[in-house]
Amino acid sequence: MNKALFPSKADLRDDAGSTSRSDLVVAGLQRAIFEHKIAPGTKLSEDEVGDIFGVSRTIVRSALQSLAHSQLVTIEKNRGAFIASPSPREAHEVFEARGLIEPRVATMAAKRMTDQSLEILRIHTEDEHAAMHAGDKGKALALSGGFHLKIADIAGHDVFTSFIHSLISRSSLIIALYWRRADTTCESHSHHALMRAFENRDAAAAEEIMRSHIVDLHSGLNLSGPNTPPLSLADALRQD
Amino acid sequence: MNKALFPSKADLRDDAGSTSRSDLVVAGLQRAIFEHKIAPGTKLSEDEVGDIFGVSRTIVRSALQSLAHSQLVTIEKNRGAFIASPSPREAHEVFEARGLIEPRVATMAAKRMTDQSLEILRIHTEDEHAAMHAGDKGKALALSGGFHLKIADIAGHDVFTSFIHSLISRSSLIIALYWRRADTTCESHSHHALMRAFENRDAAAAEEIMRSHIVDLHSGLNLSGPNTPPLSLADALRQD
DNA sequence: TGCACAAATATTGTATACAATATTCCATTG
DNA sequence: CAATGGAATATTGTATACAATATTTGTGCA
Repeated sequence: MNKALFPSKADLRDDAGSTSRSDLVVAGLQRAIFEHKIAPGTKLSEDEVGDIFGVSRTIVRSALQSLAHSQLVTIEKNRGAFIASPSPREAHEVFEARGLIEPRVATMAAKRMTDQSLEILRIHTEDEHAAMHAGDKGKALALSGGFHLKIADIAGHDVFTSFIHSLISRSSLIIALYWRRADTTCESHSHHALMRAFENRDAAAAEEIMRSHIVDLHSGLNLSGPNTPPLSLADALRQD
Repeated sequence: MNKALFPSKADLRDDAGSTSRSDLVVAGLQRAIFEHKIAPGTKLSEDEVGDIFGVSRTIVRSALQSLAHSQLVTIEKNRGAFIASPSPREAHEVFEARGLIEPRVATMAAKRMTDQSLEILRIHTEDEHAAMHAGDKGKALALSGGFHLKIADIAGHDVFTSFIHSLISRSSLIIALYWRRADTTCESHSHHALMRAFENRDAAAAEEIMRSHIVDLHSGLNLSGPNTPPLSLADALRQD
């Protein structure tokens, strides 16, 4: 119980390359959710998920708890875990929160923008474009969220970044349930407008574009009647 | 694998009274953190915590993961869990985030304020006052955070509320590390000013008071050199 | 048929045993 | 004496067994 007096081997630990097995399961499920391969409400049986990823229930359980904490999964005592299905109200709140936080983060990103960061964003928008042309709706949607995440990373504010991570994850479920338009062209348009603001290091413009972009997204939801696109679990999680 | 067609007993589940054992451990540790009974950096050995709460490592582990997700605890692979000690930068970010979110929430609370909610807040401020007079620094501090949480509850915006929960928890650690003043009278003063704004249903005033209150808190931090007040674990967690 | 109740089954909750890894302690050596 | 290396110890990571609970199935009865 006595304190260590000298720096130990621990001080030079890398920790970077080591991803825990539970994190792999989290990542797999998250990806499936982001790409709309698993529908909200789907039951996630511990055994089933464990079989698919080849890990024990202990790991699955840990992963599910993690996802539950970020509100992507709902755990009901003695009943199990389900992909969350956000209520219309929750959907509204999530976009309201994004509307407050993301514009602020956009200004911070604009102020810190470097040529290298710009290049990362540019490549990202090209990927978005490509996925949309290829007709891969799920991937395009996931990438579209990824754009917002990259902006948060550039802003370099860890607290806001983690909030945005959480909000964007939940947005993915919300869009699966309530998105009314078929097109995502407004997405692409707004993202390009943001790029121009960033190129000019115009923080005020970036803030305003982001604000109206999120209002657009919010108003693209139909919060009266949810869509219902179910799917099989094993297929959705097939590793590739 | 086939869907249930009929509503089952599950639909009328109460779920309200049942608190899981892991949540009890979380609550116990949280409280100790809020009241500054455990110092940042303290090692939380799974066996030790398990013995104190009388539960197996499985439960403790789950609790620690939960706390890690809300950033109150840091888990290092193969090394264990420690009470988090936020960096000066993190401290700055947390209060920046509070400065963005809480004023907005204060306006929402003002708009939804009822006589009953006012009464709850009034009683709370009295408790704060009492704890401060009694010289119970830890308790006073925990209650002071609680005031902000109650406002969030009244605002009724679950997304913001959960963000604020997280930020206030972290603030508790930050204050333990970086608070420079001995007095918390400014706290009490601001809280009373907020009460007056709420009584008048003056949303704009509430927003402005909250904004400047958080700026005050932020500027009350000494982010160059951390304080270091350690303490024994078993004492801190003694149940009462 | 439709309902109520009980047995059977399946799933989650928890404890524990063992494996993997880190930390501590001690002897050896320069 | 300090530094190094390695055994001994302690702690966390994971799988699994069993207990507790929910769900399903099946049977009898009106």
